[in-house]
Amino acid sequence: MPIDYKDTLNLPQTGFPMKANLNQREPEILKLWEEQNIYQKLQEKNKGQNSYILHDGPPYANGNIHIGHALNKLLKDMIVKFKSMQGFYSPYVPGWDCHGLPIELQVDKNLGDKKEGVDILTKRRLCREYAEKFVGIQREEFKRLGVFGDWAKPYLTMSYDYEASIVREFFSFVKAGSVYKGKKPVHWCPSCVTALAEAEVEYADKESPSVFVKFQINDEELAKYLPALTGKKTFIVIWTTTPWTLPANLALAVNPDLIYVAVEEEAGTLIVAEENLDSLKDKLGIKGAVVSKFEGSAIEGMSACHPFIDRDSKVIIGDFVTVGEGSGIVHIAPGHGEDDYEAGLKYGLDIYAPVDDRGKFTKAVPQFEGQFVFKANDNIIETLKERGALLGTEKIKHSYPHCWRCKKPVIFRATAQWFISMEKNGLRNKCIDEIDKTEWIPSWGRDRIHNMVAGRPDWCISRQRSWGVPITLITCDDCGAYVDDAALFEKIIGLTEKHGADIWFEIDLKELLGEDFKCPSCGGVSLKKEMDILDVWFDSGVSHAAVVERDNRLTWPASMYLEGSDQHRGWFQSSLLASTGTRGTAPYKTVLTHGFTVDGQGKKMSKSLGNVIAPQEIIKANGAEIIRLWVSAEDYRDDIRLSKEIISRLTEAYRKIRNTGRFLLGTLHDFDGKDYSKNLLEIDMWALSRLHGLIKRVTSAYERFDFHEAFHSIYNFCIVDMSSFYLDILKDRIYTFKSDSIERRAAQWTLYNILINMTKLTAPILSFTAEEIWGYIPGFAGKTESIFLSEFPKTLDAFIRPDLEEKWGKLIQIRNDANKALEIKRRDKFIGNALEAKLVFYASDPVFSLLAENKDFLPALFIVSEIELNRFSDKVQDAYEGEGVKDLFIKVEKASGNKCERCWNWSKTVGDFSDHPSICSRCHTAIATS
RNA sequence: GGGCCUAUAGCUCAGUUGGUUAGAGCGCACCCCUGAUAAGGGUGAGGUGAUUGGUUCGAUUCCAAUUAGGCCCA
Repeated sequence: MPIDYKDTLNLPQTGFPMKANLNQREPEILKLWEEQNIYQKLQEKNKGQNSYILHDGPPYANGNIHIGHALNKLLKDMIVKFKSMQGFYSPYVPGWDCHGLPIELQVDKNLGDKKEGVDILTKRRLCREYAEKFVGIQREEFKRLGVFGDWAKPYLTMSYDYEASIVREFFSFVKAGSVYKGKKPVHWCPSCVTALAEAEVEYADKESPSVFVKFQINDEELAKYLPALTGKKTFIVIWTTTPWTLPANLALAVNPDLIYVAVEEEAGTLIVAEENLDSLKDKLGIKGAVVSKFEGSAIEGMSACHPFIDRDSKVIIGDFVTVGEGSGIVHIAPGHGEDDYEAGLKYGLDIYAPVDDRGKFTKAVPQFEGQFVFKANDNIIETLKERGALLGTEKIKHSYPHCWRCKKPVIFRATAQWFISMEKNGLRNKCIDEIDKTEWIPSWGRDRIHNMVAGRPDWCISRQRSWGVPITLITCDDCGAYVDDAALFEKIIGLTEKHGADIWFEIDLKELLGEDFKCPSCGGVSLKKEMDILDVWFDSGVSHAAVVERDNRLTWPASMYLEGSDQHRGWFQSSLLASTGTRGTAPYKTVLTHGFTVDGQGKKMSKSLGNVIAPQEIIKANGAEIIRLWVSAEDYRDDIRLSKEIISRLTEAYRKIRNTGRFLLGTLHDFDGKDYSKNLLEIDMWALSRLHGLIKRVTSAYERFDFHEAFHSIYNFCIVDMSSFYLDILKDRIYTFKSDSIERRAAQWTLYNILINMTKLTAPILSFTAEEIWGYIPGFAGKTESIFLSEFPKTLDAFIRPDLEEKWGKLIQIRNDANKALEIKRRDKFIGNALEAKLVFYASDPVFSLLAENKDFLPALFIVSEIELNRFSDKVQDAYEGEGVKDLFIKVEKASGNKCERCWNWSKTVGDFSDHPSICSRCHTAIATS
């Protein structure tokens, strides 16, 4: 019976499966991590070392996680894992943002009609339960991604101690004198008698009266600002679709860069924007001649007379003024509009809104007192007509905000709100200083937040809602002052710590203040608890205090905050204000931002476009590992794309990396684990040089948080250096040499080093697979139970050999040309497998000597059976001319001798051995002595 | 409309302190192998460097505008 020489080879053997089956395997690895407490052990191991605190920005506890959540958490996870493997103490305490409107709305929706009968404490309980439920759901989803963290002890903004921290931080602002009560217009539903958030407003078509109104300018003002018009009866023309806001008019806004004209009419001279003149001629029947032209900026500061109230309206500058439908001049009522409000603040105007909770005019406007604003429209128009101030009126249909609940039109109305001042205690400037002391990645983040902080108004912290931490102030009905008493504040903080913020709604005022309490400011006896709740941005903004500072797992300030770029307005900013306002410095040293997930075309993901890809979908079809790979592969500074094609590319990349690992494992099944570093061939040293170059590059990439560079480097190393070169060449040595030959052991030692280091390098990214491979790597002294408890690879400079890399770089170039020559002959059907070939080189120096010096290794390098080396001058006609290497011709001939049945090389020695007539001398030695 | 940002092969990314034919890997096509085998190897075809101007001897690289897209505002 003929010998099957295959049995005498050392082929790869491993139980490590080629097919990952990630959706099934990942949960097993998660279980392993959990059961063996790997995260806790990692913390124990690094305790006392330098720390790196990545403070988690709390996602909102509502709904399942989407791909943006996954992106964010995985970036954090890669940093935490990398830092931890490097030996930093880097605990990760995840958190959730639990208060706020969206949850309250959802609870309202669930309650349906029963909502009206529910008291605030019941509603708050339902909100708490709702948030708890989604914290649970999201926690499992985050864990499923392989994110390491203290999942059993996260922070929740609704926990009692956190709520107490919110109150404490709030009082800290109060004590500094930064909190004041002011007015600000909000959406107000006069029918439901409540403020509405933007999310509670629905836009629908509504018919409104539109009016053109004249504001007269007296001669004195004309002489000052528009002398050309002195002596003429002159009016500024405005247009509005809310005549009822005219009683609150305090100013008239012009665009400084627009051209305005004065048109002389019989009834007087009218000022309008030049661009609007033509349309106004039609609408208002204007026919007069233009008698003057000027830029808007020319009349800033001029006064005009209110048409039916004895009051002046100042002309102010507003960049928001556009040509549009009206006259190019906008009537400003700071208490009834957003732009109006901002302009009012800028010019120091009263935020005036003489309208009550039910939408009726107050006694401040005696003419219309008690009239509902929408009904008052007609009377106001009538009044305008009587005063001769009405230029024209018509009905128009436009999109107008309506209450989502009662579906009735809402109004914009200034109400009392609490603010934190940006100027008091120099908060704005301090924040700007702190921004410059913080490292922003990418660097443009600094400009972005800088501009926002420089231009933002005071922080409006009150919300007319139920679910959140109340503004725990007690105010006097008579003088409006709040009770400023440190002992009282401490008492409230203590109560909150014990009972949660609910206590504010339960406790009796007398219990807080004692009997017979009088207002310290005015002696008044009528006091009340504030019932507004704090903006949720205040909640999360104080996490630096509630968590980073107070949680003994962490240390203040945080090393890093890492969130999407929308958080320059959100959490980065609220945290900066909350920390700088109370501690004087920013709560973070570095802020890293990432872009948003968009589809394959760069469009945002939305349900209506149908281009949403959910992480749960990818996990099911491909595994969480593919999401991890995606996060690492893309450059997160810009928006990052996700599409079916991208997933499929990444799945292929994953398979390549996995298979490379599998092959390496296979070659090591019989490795004895001894040190063969003294027995390496030059190509092994080259491979190790490449490995340590890789370690250097990848480490530096991780340190700069350039994960895509780490991924691409590792991936290319797998393909270019390993799979298609080193491993391909090594097969002959691994398979056919005597199993314990020194050359084979040297190769195994090299592969062992490569495998261990490469696996560690990928661990922060491909955590599941790295752990899986780790489990299959033959044991060695100091092998830890989890890869994450092992040390991150260090670059050993002794292994980096630029001289070898240069030399082998040249050999690789020659190899590329040899491959081209072989390919031509393969197409001609002259050869199939390259081992059938003999390469005849014609070269001049330095290529000739390079080849000559390494002649024995060349068949292995080119994976052919035979080599012949000739001087360039002897080159023959039918040789292939090298493209990459100068003065090199390569001729492909049939290898001499016969094919060895064992190693498949062709050799003249096949047939020399009577006991094994079908194998070559090399193989004969290998099996004879084994 | 304002602030910040992006635009290099089908995909993911390099690169050029402005200088000859713009790179890599994947994918694709074709070929080889069947001892990494739902693997492995080889060769090849793919780019008006978003568009239009400007600066310059010379621009993918600098500037401006435009277009498309993203985040945050209005």
